[in-house]
Parts: sequence; structure tokens; C-alpha cells
Amino acid sequence: MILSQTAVYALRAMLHLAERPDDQPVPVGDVAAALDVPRNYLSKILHVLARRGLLRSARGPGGGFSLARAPGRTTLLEVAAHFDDMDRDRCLLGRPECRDDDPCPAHGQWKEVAAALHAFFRNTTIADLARGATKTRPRHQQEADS
Amino acid sequence: MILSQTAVYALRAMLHLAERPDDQPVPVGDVAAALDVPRNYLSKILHVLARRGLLRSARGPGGGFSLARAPGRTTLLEVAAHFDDMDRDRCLLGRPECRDDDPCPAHGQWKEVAAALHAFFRNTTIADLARGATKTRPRHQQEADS
DNA sequence: AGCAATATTCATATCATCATGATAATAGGA
DNA sequence: TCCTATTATCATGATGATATGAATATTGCT
Repeated sequence: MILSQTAVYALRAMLHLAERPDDQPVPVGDVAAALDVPRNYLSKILHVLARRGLLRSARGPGGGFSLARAPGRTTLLEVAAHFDDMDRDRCLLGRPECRDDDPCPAHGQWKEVAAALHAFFRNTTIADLARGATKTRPRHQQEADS
Repeated sequence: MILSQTAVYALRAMLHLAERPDDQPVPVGDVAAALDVPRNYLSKILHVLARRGLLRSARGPGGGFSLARAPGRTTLLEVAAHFDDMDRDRCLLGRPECRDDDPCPAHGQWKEVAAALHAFFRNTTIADLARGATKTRPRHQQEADS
């Protein structure tokens, strides 16, 4: 699997919250039941997302988790990066010092594929998934970062 | 990491053998030392590749492992598939029944990226890495399988 | 004030991956 | 036949990902 089970749970939970019509907090138990994932495990995952500012959490009756921003403003990369290593330049053959000027044998060929992969996660938002869109974010946002 | 440590060791070992000028068997110890990977662990990996017909093994003095075919005829996919799940249609969100006619929310957008990823592994050979080529196999071999 | 619903935190269990070490089987050469 | 180099196999350990269960802190409601 490309993403860890944990990252997949995180994405599915974000998606579930994004599909809620209102902004009411949803208890972990409800999310876990809807997604059929272990409740306590999901609890820890959502807690991480809340600490990182992607979710809001509220305790007590009527509490739960809700999105901290509009789903169109959170990318798959931002969610998954808290659980998996999402480094775009990660060497296919596991060579830590692999670079353009000190490449491993696969570097030249792998580079493009890795860039496309990274672009997908960087340019696709929770909202894109929620509406099953075929378009990702506009091109002018794609080449901006490292 | 995209590939497991085990698959990476397997690829690097194949590559190492491909870079040998002759067809003489190379002992596990030599390969392990050259690649700086655990010897006994690599031994098991090479054994798997030998059982699957990608390597030849010879016991006794003068023995070791050698490529069973020309390196241009073994793809990265064939090597890695014995250690990692290389299913092209693997759902990004881990949904086993995810298909075109029963798609997960990410299906449409993920499909293309997954296909490109799979094509890389399917069309790049050990020889391509050995010579650090920028070209993969000819296009007419690409769309042949499922 | 007290109760119940909730997140938060801690402790533990399970499992696959990664790895080590030792022994057995095989084969070539003296 | 014996010795040695080698693969083949087995037993065990280490670590991180995944998961479970329970105790604690916070909050809204009555």
C-alpha cells in the first residue's frame, strides 16, 4: 500500500467530516462506526490532526471533531504527512544522499514518477475527493514549493 | 518508502550482479559486503529470487548467485512483486472492492497516477538501471497486460 | 452539585518486517 | 575420503505499525 493504514484512516475521517452538511462536531464513535475502523485507534489519529490544526476538537456533551478549515484548503499531503514520510525526493533505492548531482542508478528515471506522485498529494484536496472531482487545484499553485 | 527494505535489497542485488562483467557466480557474502546489507537477510532474499527463476544459485566452492537472464529482460516489477504488493489497481483508500464501476472517492484521480507508477515498474528493467538510462522499454510493450 | 457525554492519556497486546545466529545440506578439490 | 566454501533451512530476537482497554480530564445539561 502506498499510504499506511493510519494515513488512510486519517484521510477517510477528514473526508467523512467534509461530507457533513453542517459544522457540528462529530464524536469519534460516530466517525469510527461510519468508517468501520477501530474507535480508540481513530481517536488517537484525530487527536493528532487536531493538534496540527487540521481539525477542531470539543469535549463534553455535544462535542467531537470538526474540520478546522474549508475542505478545499486541506490537501491530502497535509493530512498524510503527519503519519507517513511524504518526502518527494526520497530515493527509490533508499540511498539517503541521493541527489541530482550524486544520483543512484534509478534516480533519473524515478524522479519524474516521484514528482507526479508528490504533485497528486500536494494538489488534491479533501474537497476534491468529497465531490469526486476529476480536476485538482489550478496549475499555478503546483510549482511553488521545494 | 515506496518499496519495502526487502524489495530494495533485492533490486540492488540484481543490479550489482548485472554490473558484473562476466557470468561467474557471486557469493552472498560478496554481494552483502558490496551493498552493505545484512548477509543472512540478503541470503534469504536471493534464495527467493532463485526459486522464482530470476537468479541461478550454485552451492559449494566457486558457487554463488548469478542472473538467470539478461538484465534487460527482468523488470523492476518482477523483482519487487515477490516481496511487495505491486497491484496496479490497489485502492488509495484501502477499499478492496474499489473499481471503475464501484469507485472510492479518490478513484478517478488516483487511477492515472497509479497507472504511471505501475508503468514505471513494469517498463524499467535492471539493465535500464545498470546503465542509468533515461529511456525505458519501447512503448509497444507497455499496454500489453492487464 | 451532580450526571453523562465526550476527548485525552496511559498501558498493554498483536503482528509483520527486519534482522541475527546457528545448523544442515551440497559440491568442488586435495 | 576428507576438508572447505558455499547455499539452504530453522530458531530466535528487535522494532515499529496496528490495535485494544481502561483510567482521567473536561464540558454541557439538569
